[in-house]
Amino acid sequence: MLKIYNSLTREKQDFVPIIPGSARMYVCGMTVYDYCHLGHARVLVVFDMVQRWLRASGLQVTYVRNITDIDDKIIKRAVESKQSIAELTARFIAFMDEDAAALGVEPPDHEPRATAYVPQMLDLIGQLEKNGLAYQAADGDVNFSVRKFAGYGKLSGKSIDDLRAGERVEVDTAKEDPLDFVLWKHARDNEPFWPSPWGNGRPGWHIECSAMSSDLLGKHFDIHGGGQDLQFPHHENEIAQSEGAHLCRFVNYWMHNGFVRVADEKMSKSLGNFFTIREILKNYDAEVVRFFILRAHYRSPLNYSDSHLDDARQALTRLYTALKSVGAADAGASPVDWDEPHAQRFRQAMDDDFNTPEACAVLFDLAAELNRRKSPAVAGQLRGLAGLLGLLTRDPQIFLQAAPSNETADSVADIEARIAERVAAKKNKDYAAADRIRADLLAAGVVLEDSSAGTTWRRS
RNA sequence: GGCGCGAUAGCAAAGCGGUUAUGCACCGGAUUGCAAAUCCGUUCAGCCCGGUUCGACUCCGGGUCGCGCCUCCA
Repeated sequence: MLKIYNSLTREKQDFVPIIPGSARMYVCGMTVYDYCHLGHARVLVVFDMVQRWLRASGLQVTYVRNITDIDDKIIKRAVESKQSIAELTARFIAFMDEDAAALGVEPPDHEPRATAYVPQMLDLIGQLEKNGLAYQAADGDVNFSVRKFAGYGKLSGKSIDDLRAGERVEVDTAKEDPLDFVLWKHARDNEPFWPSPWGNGRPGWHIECSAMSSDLLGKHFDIHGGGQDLQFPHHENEIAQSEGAHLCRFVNYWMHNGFVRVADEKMSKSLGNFFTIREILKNYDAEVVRFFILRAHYRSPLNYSDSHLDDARQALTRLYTALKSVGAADAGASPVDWDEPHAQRFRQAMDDDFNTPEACAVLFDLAAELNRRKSPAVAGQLRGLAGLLGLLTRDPQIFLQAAPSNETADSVADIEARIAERVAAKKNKDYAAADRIRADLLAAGVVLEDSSAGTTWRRS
């Protein structure tokens, strides 16, 4: 039975879907005003893995990952770069799609954009006003009355009286309470706006997720995910809005993935210590990055550095090498034999709050067995289980010989010509010449492997 | 100040109250013309102090250190 760590209760719980046999999941995606960085990659990959495992478990999954395409930063960036908001967001959505595809992230079932849900947001705000939880302030903003919502803080474990609103940021004096947050911002000069019963304006930060999730998944659904930094205030506010408007429970299981860190500090936009996905993909194969993310547990911090990525690449090379050794070139999906012990261990690991590090360990044990027995059945298990994580989906040869995109690596034809030369030298027992060629290629990042079947090569 | 998380071998990272995690790196052996890959084997752990227990890396208490949230952030 699948167990999920629920941020709301701070414990692992059996996953019991609201509708038996199905799972509805909403994940907070990107705000599209810049390239995605590794932190975003982690969210994409982690919840892709979750979604895959839910499906592999036989559940009918509806996976929604939203796009926030209107907010302060987008407006600011559009002005700075002298382009329209639509142009800006379209560009970065396209970049995000490319990055996600490279990382082996399957497209979600729905990818709603905030700007397409303004009417639903206004409905929600109207409902909140009707329920006495929202009010329009003197400046025209519509705010949520945090103190009127019982249970505010239950997700983040905060008590209203302990929150120090305004300690680090100037308090909006139009609010009745400093902790209140904006549902609808009144229109300002040179900013996009929509008409509403409260005057022209645009949505506050949190309302879009409440609107999109209930529209696509219903008022009450199974799983809501996102980065740990969204737990407060974003998700806390989503709960307040959704439950305050619908007067029923919002989400059963809250999942939060840990941060990516650089030198033991959170990777973030504000600290400026982030690496974009496309920057990293210049030096590393996308599958290496995916593996790097998945070999750590999703709730643990993940330290980023080149040497960690190098390490991940070596490890993934071992897996692909094992596959190559049995000539398992066929990259087609392999059905998993779930009665087999490795598969059982794998399932047990994944069912335990998506323990991908343990699941990866199973993969390595399978690789060792494959190297020993050269059995196609073992290769099938390895390929099949890894495939559930979105790994080992390619022909080993392609992975092992792939050149990093930013390097002017020797062409395959050149390498093979040199190998032919060396084979000839070896035939003449001219080992000095053969070794020289091998050393030259090694210096160029190409490792040769001789076997009774001939010489093969891979990039180091 | 409030709340939360973590501390495992050289590095990364899991499970587990007693029995090999796993990967990278390292060392010895097999294999190889020599390598590489692979196999076999060895070495290397559990922040500190108490407690519970026949037995604790694993449970409990107290420290220390690190990180995060309380502001936009995935």
